[in-house]
Amino acid sequence: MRERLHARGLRWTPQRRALVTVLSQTRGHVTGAVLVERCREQDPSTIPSTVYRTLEVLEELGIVRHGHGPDGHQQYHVLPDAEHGHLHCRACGGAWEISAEEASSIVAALESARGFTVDLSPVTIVGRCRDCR
Amino acid sequence: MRERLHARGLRWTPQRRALVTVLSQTRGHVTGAVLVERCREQDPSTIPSTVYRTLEVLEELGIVRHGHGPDGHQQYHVLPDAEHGHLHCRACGGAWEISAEEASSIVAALESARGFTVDLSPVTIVGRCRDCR
DNA sequence: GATGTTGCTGCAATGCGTTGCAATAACGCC
DNA sequence: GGCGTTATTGCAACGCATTGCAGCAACATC
Repeated sequence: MRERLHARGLRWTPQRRALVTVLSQTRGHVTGAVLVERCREQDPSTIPSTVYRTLEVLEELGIVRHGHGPDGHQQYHVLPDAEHGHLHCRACGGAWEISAEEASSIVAALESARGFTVDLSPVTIVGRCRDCR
Repeated sequence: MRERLHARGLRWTPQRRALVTVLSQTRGHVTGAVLVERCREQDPSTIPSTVYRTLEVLEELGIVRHGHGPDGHQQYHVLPDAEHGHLHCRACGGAWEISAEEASSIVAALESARGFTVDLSPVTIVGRCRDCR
């Protein structure tokens, strides 16, 4: 981590170390607020804006990705995860992932029809699951 | 409008009338904040929470739909519009719509594979457009 | 180890949106 | 027109996330 930051002329600070530690203990999806809270557990003097700015940096490095959940809040996930999209049921609130292969049809369609390269990870598709219909 | 509200035991108030008026002059997508501001132009005493609560009601009635833009902010659109999804380019910030037919491949795939009914309107797909690649 | 550069942090303020609660006012009914 | 019911409003407080800016400190260099 330190090297990757230095390679870009960025710095390795205690605050960044703390967030990276928290992220390394994290699986799946987390909201920004949860990450802030977990950092606070480690270091109560943690400032939210620092956390969010660090997350921005880490996203540029490809360490995390973020999108928005159906409530519009930030959702981060830590790599390396398989690239995937998200399904969310309006009715029961359930959530699932769509694999890259599963999404390949629309990804390919947009690619050829419009020359648009899909970035799957922030995608959230809302609807109703089988059980709720 | 008044009748549709009454049919559900809801009430037709000046505040709701104002928002409906604003919506009727609106095409395409609007953020919640913009709607609040437009209502304020009509009636400076407009309160944000009232606007958002009214939008919730109107969404239940099927008058508007909302999703979240790539910045996570509310995006409303007024019906009857053709059902459609959204494309957003990370690089240039450009935005386009995907028609229901264009999305039909993934909609159909999720339907048959998982029994998941896609609600296209809040969907935003992020990526890079042809020109920005 | 001291020094200069400049990327980062802390903080305060701002913006969007939501929620709880008491007071208000639509509406149905007489 | 007056009255009771209860959906809605206004308001204040809160939560999540972002931004501007001055001071701090990580790093490279000597």
